[in-house]
Amino acid sequence: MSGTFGKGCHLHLIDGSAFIFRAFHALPPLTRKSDGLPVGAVSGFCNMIHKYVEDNAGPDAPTHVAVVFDKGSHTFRNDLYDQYKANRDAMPEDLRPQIPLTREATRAFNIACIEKEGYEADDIIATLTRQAVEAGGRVTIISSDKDLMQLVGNGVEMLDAMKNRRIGVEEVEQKFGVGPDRVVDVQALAGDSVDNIPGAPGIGIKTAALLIQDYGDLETLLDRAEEIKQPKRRQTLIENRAQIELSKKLVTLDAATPLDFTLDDLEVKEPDAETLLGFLTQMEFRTLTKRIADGLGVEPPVIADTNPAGANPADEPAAPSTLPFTPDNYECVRDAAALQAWIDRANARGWVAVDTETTGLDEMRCDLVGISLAVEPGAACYIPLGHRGAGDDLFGSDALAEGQMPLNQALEMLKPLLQDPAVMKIGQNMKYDAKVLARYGIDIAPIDDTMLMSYAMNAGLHGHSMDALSERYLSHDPIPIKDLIGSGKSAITFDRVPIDEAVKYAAEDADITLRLAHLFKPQLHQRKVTTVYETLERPLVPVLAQMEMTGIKVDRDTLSRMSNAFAQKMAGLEAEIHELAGETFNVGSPKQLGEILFDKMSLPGGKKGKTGAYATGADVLEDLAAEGHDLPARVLDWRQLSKLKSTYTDALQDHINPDTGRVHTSYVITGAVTGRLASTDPNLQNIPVRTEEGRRIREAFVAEDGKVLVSLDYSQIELRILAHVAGIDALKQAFRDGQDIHAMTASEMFDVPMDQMTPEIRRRAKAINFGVIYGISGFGLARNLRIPRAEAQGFIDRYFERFPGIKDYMDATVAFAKDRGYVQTLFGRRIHTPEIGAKGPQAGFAKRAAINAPIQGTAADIIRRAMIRMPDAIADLPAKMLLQVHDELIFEVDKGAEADTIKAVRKVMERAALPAVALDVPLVVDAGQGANWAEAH
DNA sequence: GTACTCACG
DNA sequence: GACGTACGTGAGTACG
Repeated sequence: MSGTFGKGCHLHLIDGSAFIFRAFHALPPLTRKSDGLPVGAVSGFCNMIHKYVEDNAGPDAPTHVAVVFDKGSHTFRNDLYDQYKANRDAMPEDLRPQIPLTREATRAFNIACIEKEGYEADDIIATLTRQAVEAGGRVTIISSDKDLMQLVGNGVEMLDAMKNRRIGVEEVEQKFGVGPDRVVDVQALAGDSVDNIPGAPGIGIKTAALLIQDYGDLETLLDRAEEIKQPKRRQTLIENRAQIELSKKLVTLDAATPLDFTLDDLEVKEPDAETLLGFLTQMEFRTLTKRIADGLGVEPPVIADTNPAGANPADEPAAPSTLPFTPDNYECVRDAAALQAWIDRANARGWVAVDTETTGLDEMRCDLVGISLAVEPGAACYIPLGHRGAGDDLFGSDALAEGQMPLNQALEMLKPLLQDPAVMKIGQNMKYDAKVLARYGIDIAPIDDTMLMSYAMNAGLHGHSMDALSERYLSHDPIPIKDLIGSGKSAITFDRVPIDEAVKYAAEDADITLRLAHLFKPQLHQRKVTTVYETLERPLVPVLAQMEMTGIKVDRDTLSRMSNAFAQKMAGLEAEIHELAGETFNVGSPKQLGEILFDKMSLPGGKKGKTGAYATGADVLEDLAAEGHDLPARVLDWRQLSKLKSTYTDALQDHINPDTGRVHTSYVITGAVTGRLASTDPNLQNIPVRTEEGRRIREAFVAEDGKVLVSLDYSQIELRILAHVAGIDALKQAFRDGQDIHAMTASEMFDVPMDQMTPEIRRRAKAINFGVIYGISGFGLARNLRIPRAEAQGFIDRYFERFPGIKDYMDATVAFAKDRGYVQTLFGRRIHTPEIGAKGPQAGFAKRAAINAPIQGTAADIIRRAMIRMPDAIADLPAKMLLQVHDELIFEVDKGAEADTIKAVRKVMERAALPAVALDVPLVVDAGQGANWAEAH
């Protein structure tokens, strides 16, 4: 069979990249026992190659074979179209180090391994296929990628190795409605959301196939587009001609890739037993090594069990280490030699748990006091770096305590480890440590985070603090920080804690974190939240860290002036209120106010809550004010001002960082069960906007000189998601047509033509639309609209009658929650609903929460995806992402770059669901800009 | 520490 | 039939 490739020869081409991704996503994360190197994808890849070899040993065996891989992210298609494959998620951290190993595996099997920088595997496959056909041979392409189907026919067929299905001309015609030679025409029209091929808007494969069947080919179709009968279709083709032609160039494979070998070099060769078994042994694939050794008729090599029991997360899932915690065994690292030993251990392992100790909770202001490391359960150390003297003199000593390495020396030694792409850094709430370390010039990566793993698996079931996780999963109560620093006013900072006490506490934290990671990591896959963790949680950490460190400029003088104005107004109102009451009292005390209103003045409607106090909420006071009572009306005004002053104009000033002049909020990734972020210290997600007076607070949020603030927000994202998940055609169509959705709902419900819509009717429909998202109830709607309950219930009945799909969706969601104990978003995020089976009033709460969670959560997932892609999207622009407010992102941009920034950001936001989810409704993003947040919003 | 109130999406 | 409800948050103040 040796010699020239020609007639009678049969070439097999394996789409290697597809094999890898399949192996990675289909298999649990396996790590090499001796050092923890992730090898799950390599293992799966080897199994697939082995199975392929065995399956193809028969009479129709290939004479020539090659595995072809993609290489490099930039190809000629990116030059044609900068958005090509722009929706692709970044390669998962655990997969990256496995890529070179798959090449090695291919060569170990003695199969030609082909890749070429800047070329996609598909183009190389096309080129080799052309050469083989021209030489008179046959070709089988082992892949199920539809982009390769254009090559089928003429002695070329495809094989879907997973389904063991052959794909010939007939199968291609089934899929595309045209023969292989016209596949590119159909693809050019239909586009592709996965590769981000634009195509013709509104035309899918079905329509595209019809058009090509009618007109023969794409060029003829475009030239004769005027003849198309359907007006919308005709217009689309005429208007998007350039885009369609571009799409065709993108989907057409290049069969002229320059290659520095010939088909003859691809001849099938027997594997060399020593090489292949050597590789498999090195990877520590026990089962496969034995199987292949048996097949080759040689003795299987022995793979030593080099790992202590319990330290491998992959082989022994869900079994927490039973090793007891022994704080006395933790090491205090005091010199370079000791530190180097720990760095070596971390490098050898491939992972290390890291925890930083600091003087405070504000990552932007606190100082680093020490770092702890753990490399296996029970094996942890603490490196004290900034502990001060014992402080036994009255003023506390500021001198560094004895027996500590110089901070700079320790950080210089640790930096390569903490930045090494081959060593996984494990932490609990890594965003905190990443921010602290960033201020010392260390960009920690890659990271795993036990808090985020717990959140991905158990949102809604319990909290995710280290204390809670340790107690629940390790049956161990960590040393409380209070024992070291005290609490309240007398609390000391960590740098004042004696080093030997700090060692026990800090090293234990790293130990716990490592044990939790070993427990959680394999569970992610079992619980089917690996993708959630890897695409929605972990990549958010560096993005949020950067946003928080950037902060937003807040003008102290503006706040201060407003504060004074509010104080004056409040004083005036307070005097009036006391006058009306006939006595002085604390207006800010609901208890005293209730007594004044309902006991002394005997106003109607005094209702006491469970604590025996009168309710004096805004709704109660508004009702009284509406009846003409002045005092409650004044109290409402006073309360608004009081809120604005204390929470915003005063408190915000205290949060201005003296070094940066900016406010640096902190986002809690696990702050809301639905996937939303929470903002704290200060909360910048509840800055007033609904009243004119409150909105002026936003004027204090300003851009630096020469810059502007730009704000982009999703329009009606939750209603759009509802329309999609509940499958309501009328709503979907309304969104596609860009209609006023509340007016449209009103028109449907109250039988009012759109051109006769009144604001009042629209307002009611709007309230109903919001109610639906929240899990509507007659009582809630009645209270919101201030109408009788029966009337509100009538609206709801009418709504469900008109949109029966909504009711079905709600019932199905509640049933799902009851059955499974959780609900999920379109992206697979799970929100647990432990109360769903409860009896009594909680049942109602739980049901509504279950209905709301997938909608709110999907919206949260979408903006997370946009944020994760944002740094790359705006990398070349003078723009920084500053804030997120659930459906809004705020940027600071150099003057002159506003338009470009809005364009780039809007594109990312509008496409954020792709390619994972193709929504039936468009996502629409509104944009604004200005010198301050009030103008930009 | 808990309850109440109110700011946001 | 009664119960008590819009979903998700953070923070300031009063009060025990």
